[in-house]
Order: sequence, then structure tokens, then C-alpha cells
Amino acid sequence: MRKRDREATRARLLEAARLRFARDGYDATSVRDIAGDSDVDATLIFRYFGSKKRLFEEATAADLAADLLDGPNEELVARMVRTVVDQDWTEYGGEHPLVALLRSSAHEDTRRHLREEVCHTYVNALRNLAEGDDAELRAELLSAWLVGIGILRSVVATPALARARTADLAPHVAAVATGLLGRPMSGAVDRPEA
Amino acid sequence: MRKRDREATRARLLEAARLRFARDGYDATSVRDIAGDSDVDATLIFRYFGSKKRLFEEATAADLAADLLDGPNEELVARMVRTVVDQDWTEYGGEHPLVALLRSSAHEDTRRHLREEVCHTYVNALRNLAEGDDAELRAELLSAWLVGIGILRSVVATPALARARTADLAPHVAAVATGLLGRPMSGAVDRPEA
DNA sequence: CCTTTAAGTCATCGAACGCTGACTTGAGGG
DNA sequence: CCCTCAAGTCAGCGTTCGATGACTTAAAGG
Repeated sequence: MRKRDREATRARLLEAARLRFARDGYDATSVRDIAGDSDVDATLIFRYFGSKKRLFEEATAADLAADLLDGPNEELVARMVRTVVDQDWTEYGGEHPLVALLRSSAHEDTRRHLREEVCHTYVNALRNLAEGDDAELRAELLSAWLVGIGILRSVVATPALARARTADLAPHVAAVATGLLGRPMSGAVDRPEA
Repeated sequence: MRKRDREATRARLLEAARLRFARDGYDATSVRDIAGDSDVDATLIFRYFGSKKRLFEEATAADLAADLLDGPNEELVARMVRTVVDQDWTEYGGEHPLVALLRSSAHEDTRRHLREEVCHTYVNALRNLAEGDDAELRAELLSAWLVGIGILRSVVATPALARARTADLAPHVAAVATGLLGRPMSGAVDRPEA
């Protein structure tokens, strides 16, 4: 018998929900699945979160922008690539959270959440680096590339990208980012992951 | 009372299924939804297709590679961009079929289908144009960009990309494609859509 | 030890799901 | 005209869904 601990139980539910929603999407995940995974009675989901939908919202409210802005500007794109390619997203089923969210994108709420996250985390940061008048468009084109790389890597599992590491992508990242932003960009972070 | 016509009824079901599956995904679409949209009794779905899953497979078996290879090599990427940005995918809910399929990508069958379609339609065609030893990787990186553009345009609906047309993208497409493939590529087709 | 209170359990609701088999109806050929 | 057979309809099966309210149990304070 596990100790009775509201916060711990809530956390277990959130963790299992994050994994299921990321891997299977909102509709293919039942509250009983989540309850079973976390070995918690399904009723508690409604006591703690109110509804399946609110559990979904809380489970997918990621903070991606975390340390993306720490470091030299010319390595910003390289840092973004690293979060897509090298970062361990085990808690989200092995995929980047934004990529996993696409699986639930039939719901308008999820699309809005995706838009806010993409614009806030990627487009805004990149636009500040872009030169010229269509900076917005070029920032979005670069964001599109990052999202596309994440999808082909983990969802579609295209052969070369699925096994690529950041080092393999670095020269191409540097070339494309430099070209799109109109200023010199590095393809790899100066100090690789510890 | 509509005329009794097996083939016409089958086609109506397929059309409605294509739209629903694209817009809402596999799990959020019920056979009763499809039957209601096409004004056909739901039972006929099982008589004509056997199961919901087989209807899904038949409805999403697109032929994307159609006329992608017709035309000069240096315009291949531009033609691909046009199918993502300008082509009218009303029958798939306004999104590129591959983008719509991502919504059902929790099922391994769909992921396999996606992989085959992406590799066959995009990567293979692009790899033949790429120079150098990591041609495969660069072809996949360019494919990732195209997929990402489709997603940010229609699913995420990022502001600049959502309203962009091929002409706005042409210079950037030319630059990135030329850089990634290592040979001169055009950003727009010579003769724009009729 | 005993009361209180919140954490966790249980039985079950009504609706929707994929799917089936028996039935009805309408158009074409003799 | 009427028989046939396929196209289309209908009632309902067994299951699972999200959600609810009444219940039980364990831990903490006096």
C-alpha cells in the first residue's frame, strides 16, 4: 500500500498522462489507460483535474523556451537543433513535445497552443536575428525546418535523419541558417553536451 | 430517393471519409460521422470496406508523386513547394495529405504509410539531384523543410507563412535548395499555375 | 483511543463506439 | 407482371467511453 499523498498521486497521473498523450494522442488515450499506467484509481483524475481535457492541458503545458536564450546569438539555431535531435524527451514518448502535440491537432485548442508555443519559442527569437524586411517570413521558414526535422526524425523515421546526430547536421544547419537569417550562424554549440 | 448505385455510394463514402479522417484524425472520426456526412447508411461501410480501418487505408491511399517528375530538374523543389502551398487540397480538409496523416500517426500502420510516401515521393526524387556522399541526408533535410512548411502553414497557422504564396517563398526556396543540393535550383516554376 | 478529514475505492450511469445479422425495397430480365 | 437478387435499412449486440456520487480507509491532532 503506497503512502497517501495527494501531490505525489497528482504527479504520477501527470507523468503517465504526458507519456500517453504524446505517444497516442488525445483521442486514443482513455482516462483508464492513464490511471492504469500510474496505478491510480481513474476517479482521482476527475477529482484532481476536473476532466480529461483539463488533464491534457496541464500535462502538455511545457516550458520549452527554458535555456534557449542562454548563450551566443550565433549559436541559437544550433541550440534549437540540439533540443530537437539530441535532447532526451523520454517523458514525452521520445519525441519533441511540439511534434507529439501534432497528433492531437484536430482540436482547435491544441492548435492554438501549438501556435503560441511555436511563435513564442522559435519565431520570435529567430526574427530578432533576421535582417531585412521579410524577417518574419524567414524566421518562420527556419522554424518550419526545425519542426520538419523533428517530424521526419521521430515520427516518419526517415533512414538518414533517424540516425543522425547534431554533429552530422552541423554544416548544413550553419549554411541554411546563415542564408535564411542573412548573418553568420554556427551549426553546432561551442561546448557540446556534457 | 437517390438511385441505387453501388459504385456511386462507395465513392460518396470514400469522399466523406477522406475529409473526416484528414480533418479530425482516425480516432476522432466515427463510422456514423462518415455515414452522416455522405447520407449513406453506416452499415454499408462494413459491407463495402469490411472495417473502419480498411476504409481509412483506402481513403488515405493518395498518389502524390503524380506529375512531380514532369518538368526540368532544377524546378523539382519549386514544384514540390507548389503542391504544399498553392495546391487546392479541399478534399483533404485544406491540408496537404501528408500533413493530415500526421494526425493519425499514433498508429504504426499510418507511420509506415507516411514513411513510404515521404521516401518515395520526396527523398528519392531529391537524392538523385544531390551531389556528394551524404546526399541521402541532404535530401531528407530538404524534405523535412517541405513538410515543416506545410505544417506551419496549415496546422500551426503561423502568421507570415499562412498568408504566403509561392512567389513570396521563391527566393528563399531557391537559396536553400541550391545550398542543400549543391547544384543550382530554381525557386519557382517557369510557367506559373494556369 | 477516538474523532475528524481528506485520500482513495466502488458501483454504475448514459452515451457513443465498431460491428452484425435479419429484414425491406427497388430496379432489371424473363 | 412478377421473380430475383443486390442495394439499402433497421434493431440491437457487446464494449468502452467520460463522468458522478456514495462509500471506505488511513493518517494526523487532541
